Amino acid sequence: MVTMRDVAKRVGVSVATVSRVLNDSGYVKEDTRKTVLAAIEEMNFKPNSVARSLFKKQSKTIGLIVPDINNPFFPQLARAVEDVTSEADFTVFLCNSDGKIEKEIRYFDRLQQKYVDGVLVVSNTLKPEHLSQYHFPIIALDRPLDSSLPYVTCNNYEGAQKATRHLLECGCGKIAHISGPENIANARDRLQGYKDVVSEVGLYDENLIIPAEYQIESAKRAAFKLLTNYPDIDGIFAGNDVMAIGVIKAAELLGYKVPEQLKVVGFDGIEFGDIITPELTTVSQPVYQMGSTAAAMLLDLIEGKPIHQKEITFQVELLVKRSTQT
Amino acid sequence: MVTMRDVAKRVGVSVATVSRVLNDSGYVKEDTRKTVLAAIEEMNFKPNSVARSLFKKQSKTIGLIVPDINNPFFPQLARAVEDVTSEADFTVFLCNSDGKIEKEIRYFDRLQQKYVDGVLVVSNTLKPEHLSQYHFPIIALDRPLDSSLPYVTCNNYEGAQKATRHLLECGCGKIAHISGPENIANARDRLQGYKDVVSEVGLYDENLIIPAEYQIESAKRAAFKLLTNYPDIDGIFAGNDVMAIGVIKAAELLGYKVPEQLKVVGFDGIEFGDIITPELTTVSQPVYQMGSTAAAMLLDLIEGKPIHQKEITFQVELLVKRSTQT
DNA sequence: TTGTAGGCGTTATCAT
DNA sequence: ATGATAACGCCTACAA
Repeated sequence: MVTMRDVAKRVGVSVATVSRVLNDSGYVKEDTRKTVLAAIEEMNFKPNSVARSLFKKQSKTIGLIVPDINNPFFPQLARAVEDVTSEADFTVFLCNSDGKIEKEIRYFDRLQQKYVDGVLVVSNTLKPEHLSQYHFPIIALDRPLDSSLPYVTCNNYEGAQKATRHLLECGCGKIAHISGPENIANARDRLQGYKDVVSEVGLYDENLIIPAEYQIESAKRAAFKLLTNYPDIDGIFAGNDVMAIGVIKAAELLGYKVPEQLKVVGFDGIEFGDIITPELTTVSQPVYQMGSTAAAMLLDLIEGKPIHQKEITFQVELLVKRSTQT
Repeated sequence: MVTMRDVAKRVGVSVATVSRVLNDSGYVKEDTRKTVLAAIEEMNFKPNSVARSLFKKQSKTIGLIVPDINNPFFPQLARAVEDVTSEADFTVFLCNSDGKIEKEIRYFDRLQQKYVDGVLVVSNTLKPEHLSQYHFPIIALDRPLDSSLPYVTCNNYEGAQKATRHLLECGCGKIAHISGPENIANARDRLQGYKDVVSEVGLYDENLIIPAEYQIESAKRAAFKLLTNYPDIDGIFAGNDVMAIGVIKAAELLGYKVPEQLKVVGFDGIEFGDIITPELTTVSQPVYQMGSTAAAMLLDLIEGKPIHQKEITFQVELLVKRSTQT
């Protein structure tokens, strides 16, 4: 591994000079600049970022903590984050927390020890008191953590309203909701959006709400239960797309025709909503944009730039597909 | 940020002693050990891994380079890699190369500058001459790069044979193949597996092979073309699941009943093969296992342990679902 | 314009 | 059993 020392020796200058041309700081005679540059090229010298980090106390590195990169939605987010930060010559540490706070904290500690310049985190449980000890900017992604922490999310409440209203407009008279885990803020917001709309039109019935995990099987079971107990349900708003898929599967097994007898709406806008038959009507989030915005914001924070807005909420969009169109 | 120095001062010992208890190396009197530990706890001291890296020339960090974390398959791989390495107290840099060699090289350079201890890479194009300058172990994942480089992959050739034979056994007499990009080794192997089997039974016809990208739309177009030109095709082996989904979509649009009139087999075993109707028969790879094995292998290499096997090829499994069952 | 030297926080060697 | 001290590779006062 060739170091600045080697380059300096080769050219016959001091390391300080090499450092200067590297960072073009301070005065360097054009001549020596050229020779040094030539030598760097020739020797294929690459500055050692670890040494640099040690000195500068920053590493051109950020952490991205998600519950599980396996779940659709997070890969897109990760890709956006990596695209933006990579452009700025940053590298991304990927961390899977499984939504467990101990893991989240373990990662935060590790990341701090590695001098990350900032962290993007998707979490439900982290509180400011956990975070106060970390001396780098942190932005919450997808799920707001605390009013003191900048965050990027989308309008889950309105999205849920749009979904529910859409079912109403499609003529549904008995609309059920399969809600996500209640410890997840977006699930609560979506639930509330649903409740408010059905209440408005006098269709609220708490028996039509069943909680499930954000997973196919779990939603399938929930839908089974719902449709068995209330066979006249004609619309289901599922808390996310994965669950909506579960609903369609369950409906199929029970002999319901979607959308003729039962209309289904999801939430998220994952790519695979289109592969199910019928294609899934859903409330789509601008996932990539959320990721890239959060990343850009983090970079600003890292560079000490003033931040325009601490809280960013993206609007969502109802994508009407076959699962609600008769 | 509290350092060893602070701890040492607090306890009234030298940094050397603190370092010793930290790494429990060398002799330390039990008493002082306890006091130091207590101080560490109390002051919430965490050793600075950057400084440590600088000295040790290794960072407890690895790089994972994939074409695009967005494509199904890679998140699972990433998760496996992260699980295994995280357990060993390593952190993972996530890099998206888009399969472009310039990006791959840029990442390699960056990673080397950061003293990563090793790299796992999914690439088609990288050659040993690109890699020779890097002084850390490298393992190719999913796609073998070169005989000189350890790799972990699966038996694509046999998998393709299984898929094709299965179609034969289902009674198909005219079996087409939509192949993946020919610069990707696994696509070539799958194609060859298909060719060999249809040739064996005298059904080989080069017109029944159409190349496409590993994407839904691309495969949809290819399937359209195939089915339009040869309406009597009764079986299609798609180069991967995503393409198989495209095929089913196309068939649906053209009014083919799958599996009654047309049977479809995919490759990969991605989770979403089950959400399409009919559920997709596929050749499933042990993705998680491939990732965790490669990661474990890399860790061994990093620790200088002897490696049992430089080349690991996992067996694949035919999962028969509805898309081939009448 | 350039060089010297001290320090970033650890670890490891050598004394004591 | 413990303490100085010199690295690790880079950056930045401060001198020259």
